[in-house]
Amino acid sequence: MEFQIIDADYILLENRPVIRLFGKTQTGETVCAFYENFYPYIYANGGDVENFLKDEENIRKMERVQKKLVMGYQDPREVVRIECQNPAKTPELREKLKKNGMVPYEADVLFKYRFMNDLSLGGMGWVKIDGANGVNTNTVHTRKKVQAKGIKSVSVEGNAPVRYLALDIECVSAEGNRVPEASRDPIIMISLVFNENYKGSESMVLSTRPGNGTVNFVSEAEMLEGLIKIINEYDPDVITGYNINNFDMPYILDRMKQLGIKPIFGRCDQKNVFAKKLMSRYKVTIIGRVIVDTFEIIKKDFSLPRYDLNTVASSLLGKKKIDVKHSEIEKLWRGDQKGFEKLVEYSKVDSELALELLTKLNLLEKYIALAKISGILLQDVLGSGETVRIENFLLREFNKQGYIFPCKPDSSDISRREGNKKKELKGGFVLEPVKELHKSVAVLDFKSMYPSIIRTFNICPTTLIKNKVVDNPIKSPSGAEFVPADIQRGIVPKILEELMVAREKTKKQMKKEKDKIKLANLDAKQWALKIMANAFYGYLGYSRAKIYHMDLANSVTSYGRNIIQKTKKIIEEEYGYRVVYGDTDSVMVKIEEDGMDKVAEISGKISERITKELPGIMELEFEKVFWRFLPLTKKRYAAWKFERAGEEWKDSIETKGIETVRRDWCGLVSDTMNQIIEIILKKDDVRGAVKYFNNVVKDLLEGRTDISKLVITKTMTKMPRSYAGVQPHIELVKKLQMRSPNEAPGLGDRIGYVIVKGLGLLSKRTEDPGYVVEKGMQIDSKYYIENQLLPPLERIFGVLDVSKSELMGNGRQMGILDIIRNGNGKKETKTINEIPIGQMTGFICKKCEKYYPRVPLMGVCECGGRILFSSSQGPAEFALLEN
DNA sequence: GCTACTCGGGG
DNA sequence: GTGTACGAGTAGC
Repeated sequence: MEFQIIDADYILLENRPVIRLFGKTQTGETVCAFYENFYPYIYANGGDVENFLKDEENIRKMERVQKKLVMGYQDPREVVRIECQNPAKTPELREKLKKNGMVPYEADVLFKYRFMNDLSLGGMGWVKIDGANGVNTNTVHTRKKVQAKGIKSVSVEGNAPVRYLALDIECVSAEGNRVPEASRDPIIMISLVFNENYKGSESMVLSTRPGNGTVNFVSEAEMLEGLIKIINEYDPDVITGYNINNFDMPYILDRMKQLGIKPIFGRCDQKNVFAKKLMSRYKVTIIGRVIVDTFEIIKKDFSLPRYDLNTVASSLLGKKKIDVKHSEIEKLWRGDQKGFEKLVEYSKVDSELALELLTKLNLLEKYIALAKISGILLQDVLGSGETVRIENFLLREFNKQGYIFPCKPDSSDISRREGNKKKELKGGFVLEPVKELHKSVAVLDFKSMYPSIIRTFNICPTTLIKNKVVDNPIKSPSGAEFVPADIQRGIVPKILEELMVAREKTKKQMKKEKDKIKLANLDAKQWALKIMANAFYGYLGYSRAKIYHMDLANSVTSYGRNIIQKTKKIIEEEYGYRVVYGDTDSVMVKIEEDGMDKVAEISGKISERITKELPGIMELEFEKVFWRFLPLTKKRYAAWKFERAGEEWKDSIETKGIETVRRDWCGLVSDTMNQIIEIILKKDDVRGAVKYFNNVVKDLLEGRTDISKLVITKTMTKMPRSYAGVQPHIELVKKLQMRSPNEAPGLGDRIGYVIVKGLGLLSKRTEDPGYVVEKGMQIDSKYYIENQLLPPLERIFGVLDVSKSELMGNGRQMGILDIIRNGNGKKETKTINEIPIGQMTGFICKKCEKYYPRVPLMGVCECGGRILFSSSQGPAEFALLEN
């Protein structure tokens, strides 16, 4: 029988471990395979291990074996292989060995992964089982229960059908306007949505208030018992919801605990569903099923301004939530039938959206591909980081080659590593950009630079020369030495080659594939292969990695720096083109030619020629053209980009490090930024951009700006009184509470405000946009200019040598700035018009010399002193403008 | 300019 | 379950 592995664990049966693989067949039948006679084992050396452990009862046997250690080129050595009885007792053994000066190896590998790796099985992988169906157990609930005699992985494309359940709970706080707490506030409603019909329905809403179309319960306890029954009957592979990991599931489990209900809705009755809190995050485990939090995935995979379900659903699905404010839920719950029905619909739609996001956007596909390559279970791909994936993958590959893996570093190792890293690790090479508006710049970059370096120079822990020397070692620019590949090929370079070759092969398959589903599958696979390959460099320099050595990470980056500098030199000296910028693995070359094709052609020739000179598999390639390129500083630029799309060129604006949207900026800033960048880049018209800005300022000063563009939005996360400092949005809430206590925003609501003219603190001058319009209040245009528009736009215009007074429209609105002292202490007078923004560095108080990066809101220092404007030519007085 | 702390989503 | 693992963005030095 063949099935796909969804989950794995082990149980103890008469003190013997039994591995269980949960999965699903191609036809959708659930399976559990039981495997016995596999025992946990670890390795140790560094003392008389055998004698030291001779009386340990958890040990089945010990034998001396020849194994290679991972770190440093060396011959195999003798270590003791210790086979244990109970996996759970391994940590005890590990610590005991450590405490007595011995060194344990592989003593922190989860038992299920030890088993899966040894048998070359992996999460979401397909396996073929030999054995008889009909294991005698009534605690496991799968269609087939097989006593496995043999298990081997088989290569099957695609995935078994997945049965999903989406759920969403509603609860109300006893104390009105507060986030409900599971310790006292009951769950009142649970909505469930099924992708395969359950009892003929696509959805179901459970409620403790009677209603039409809901499944009614007399108490919360009965409703929760009902939930368990439904989940077990429907038997989903995946349980999903929006923020389900950190809200719904922990809440449900907490309520069940209080009501004395056993949380048993996995595929095995012996193990409770549980939520483990680590840091401030929960991790939910349901044996045999996978819990998928749509919110967590979307936050990782999409870049959106906000991640609330409404924003997410409307931008990714074009669908909306039912409009119910959090503070309204209680009213609807206690109100009339119509309101109650609205709440039911609201709850249902939330579940529907969570499920739709998952299935319509195919969110799991990438994670399934990562599971298949790394070998870890889907649940762990979703809930753990890159390290877990890399380490499992490495363990399997190193073991195959006769190496044994070290244990995790302890906290003292980690802090030592982190201390050293700051001093020792040098990163990529970033060229100082030529700060001006460039025309026609070709972007050339190195294909998979770090993986290629690792392969080319055989960089690997197993080839790092420490004690054992070889002839003609490879010496990295940072000084480390490696064994040449013809003497011994490194494991990491070998793995990278396999990953990269597999990716190329997958991409070739994609070209031939017509079937949409298969194509998406292949795309996920090639993506996952790339992600895995790119993660190795970072891993080698990660302080919590089992394989960590500064020499490894530094060798990689030092080669990178060397290669990019050499590339720059060749381009400038042999071709006479100027390299105007470059970062780590890319160079921006100014090739002023008529037309994109010509630039691409020249770039292609240069890349080809340089690639020939480069060692090993290093490859420089033409990537794109920046038809206009405006670098502001290192790591920050805007460009008008042209990329090849078949025969055509596709253009777009690319920005790096320049935020055009930020939570605490109003819409006017984003709009103006985008407009100005576009005018500068696409129309090549700096004057036009200045003019545009002048007009924005003018509109603002003359009150023509649409008020909705001036709204700044923040969330009220605490009750107003519990805020320590003065915060603008909270001050507004206080005002609104005074005006109409019933309609004032509640906890968790988003508050939009504008700043109006007046006296006193900025935060006291916040107002409700509607109120401003109604009362005809005036907007504090100076605030919007100085604190919203200018800071980001100054950075752009500064590079173009546009002075602040030009931006303000001939300086009439600004005061004159008098330089009172130049660099030599001599008095001089200059107006702001003469100082380019690039030379402005900030503001200081004349009296107490406190430094401000920009003008303080009150226009004067906290101490009451006048504010001086400091430029690279010395301080000047900043005269406040009255408007 | 860098490091330390906060808060997100959910009701 | 042989596990202890955010991360972007902003405030504060």
